[in-house]
Amino acid sequence: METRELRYFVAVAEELHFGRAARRLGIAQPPLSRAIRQLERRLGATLLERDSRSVTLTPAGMVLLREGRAALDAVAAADRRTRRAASVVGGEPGLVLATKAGASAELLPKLLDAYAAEPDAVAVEVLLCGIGQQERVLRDGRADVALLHLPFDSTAGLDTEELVTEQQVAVLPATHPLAARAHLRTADVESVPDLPLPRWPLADGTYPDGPGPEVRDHVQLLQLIALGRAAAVLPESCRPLLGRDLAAVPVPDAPAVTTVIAWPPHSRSRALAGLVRTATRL
Amino acid sequence: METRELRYFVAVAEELHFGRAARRLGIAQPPLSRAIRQLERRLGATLLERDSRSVTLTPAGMVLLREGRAALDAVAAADRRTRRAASVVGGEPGLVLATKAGASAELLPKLLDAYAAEPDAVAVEVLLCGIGQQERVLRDGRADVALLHLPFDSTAGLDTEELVTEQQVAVLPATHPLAARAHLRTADVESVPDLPLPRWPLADGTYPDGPGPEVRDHVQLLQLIALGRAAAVLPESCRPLLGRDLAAVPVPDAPAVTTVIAWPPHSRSRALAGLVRTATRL
DNA sequence: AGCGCGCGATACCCGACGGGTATCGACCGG
DNA sequence: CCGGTCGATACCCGTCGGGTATCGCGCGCT
Repeated sequence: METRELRYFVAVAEELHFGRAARRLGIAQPPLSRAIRQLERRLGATLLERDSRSVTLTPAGMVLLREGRAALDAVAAADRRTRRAASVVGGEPGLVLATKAGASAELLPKLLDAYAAEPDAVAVEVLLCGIGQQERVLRDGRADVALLHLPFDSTAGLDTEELVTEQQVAVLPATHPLAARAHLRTADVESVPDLPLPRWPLADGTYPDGPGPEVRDHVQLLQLIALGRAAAVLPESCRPLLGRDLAAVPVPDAPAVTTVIAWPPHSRSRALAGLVRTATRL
Repeated sequence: METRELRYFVAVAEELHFGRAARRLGIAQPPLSRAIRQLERRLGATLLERDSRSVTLTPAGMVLLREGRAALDAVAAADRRTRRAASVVGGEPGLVLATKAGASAELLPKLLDAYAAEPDAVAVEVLLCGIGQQERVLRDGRADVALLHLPFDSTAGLDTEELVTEQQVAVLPATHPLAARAHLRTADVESVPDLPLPRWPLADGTYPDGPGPEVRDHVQLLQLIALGRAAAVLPESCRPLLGRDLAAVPVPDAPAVTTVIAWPPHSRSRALAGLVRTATRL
């Protein structure tokens, strides 16, 4: 199975429309139809049910969509990591660390400073990515290592080390009645009708239904709270980021948040090992 | 990057010889040379240093060898899992469970029986594979789930649930002097010159140097011990497998062995979830 | 030193296959 | 009944993957 065939199939499976998929791929529709048919013949499996009015995935097609995406990510990772390794003239290739914009505001600078002070440190580039995107950028080679936050992020398929665990606080406009309380329960924060909890994007980039505003990162979120349009429950370490117009109230019954450092399991480079060692010693 | 190019590169990188690699791939040598050159041009990276007498990997080449193998495994997994999904006419596609030959002799039948009794159970095929091969068969799609034994097997890149932890015992010929002892220390077993510890294959299939005999699975091993040619330290659950000619002596200071059930992180099928749930309830 | 040989690179040819355009056939909606 | 949409089919062309023949280079043997 060639990656071209996989790319074609994934495009059709996502669009469920040969014409649109062909346009997305930059080719004409007939060769695409032929390529999919040929893939089906070679696999001995019907992947798509064509109803001349609609295209649907068979069970085998669903399997290939899931597995094919993972395989294409792995190929993309091989490509990117090889290019990066080659673009370095001498010494170690440097690392790309992925983290959510606005998260780990305390930990990240400490980690970068401590690592830079190590004798065999290499350059570390920081890649800020949207919520839930870190696993993806690790898998497709855009990053080598990431800071994740349990229990929100999935660490499936990654090697990890736990770094810190912290309680969560409710972040509210300073003027809100609840902001004066010593502590809150999750239920309190969820049931404030004038301050809905925001909606984070899911793994596929879409938003769940609900009343709250859609946010992409923590900076957006804090702005919305300051405007009195939302509330949120965040790890304690966000306190330094809050302006005077925002209040933080402990929420003891919210799940504790653990920050972990994670990396793809098969990429055990010298530089990565050093960064992980530094992180666990903080 | 096409999988054909990756296959070609991995072959050359493993053989470090264009002629042999070409023979292995079933093509002539000139097209192989050309394909590698083209891959290097497209990546903008030198992957191999040709010295007209020897071929060596550059740092970028080592990266591509590692990442390329992972990518090829992912593609192979997509192929195999799709074929299997398609070869089933109706209902769930069934599961393939990988385990070491001769290991988990107690747990495995209990697990299979308990799972078969579940209301929504599907067929489970057992794939016996050599030591250290389970991670590989999971990654390249030959199996869906595996029983691994910590701390020997690596669970890197897999989702796992712990099942049981057990102490280890020394397995000796019943007539051996040490067999009469109530317990032994690791050092005792290691220092018996007439009963060397066997050598297990490493991840790449080769054996480490040393005095002991080479073994591929537990059945071979038990035969060698019965012949008085080796000793071994194994988990307690091997006791039922031992004939009367073999003795088991506890070794309290040997590391405890934990059996875990493991699966590739992105393959969360209904059937797999049921099997894992059954396993954790045992 | 000279020769042979092993090995990768180059040159050249052929057939297969990927991609394009034109068109068909089925199906749905007005 | 007709027009429009969408996937399949037919057919053509250019590229590219693979084969054979051969070269160039450097090591090692005598």
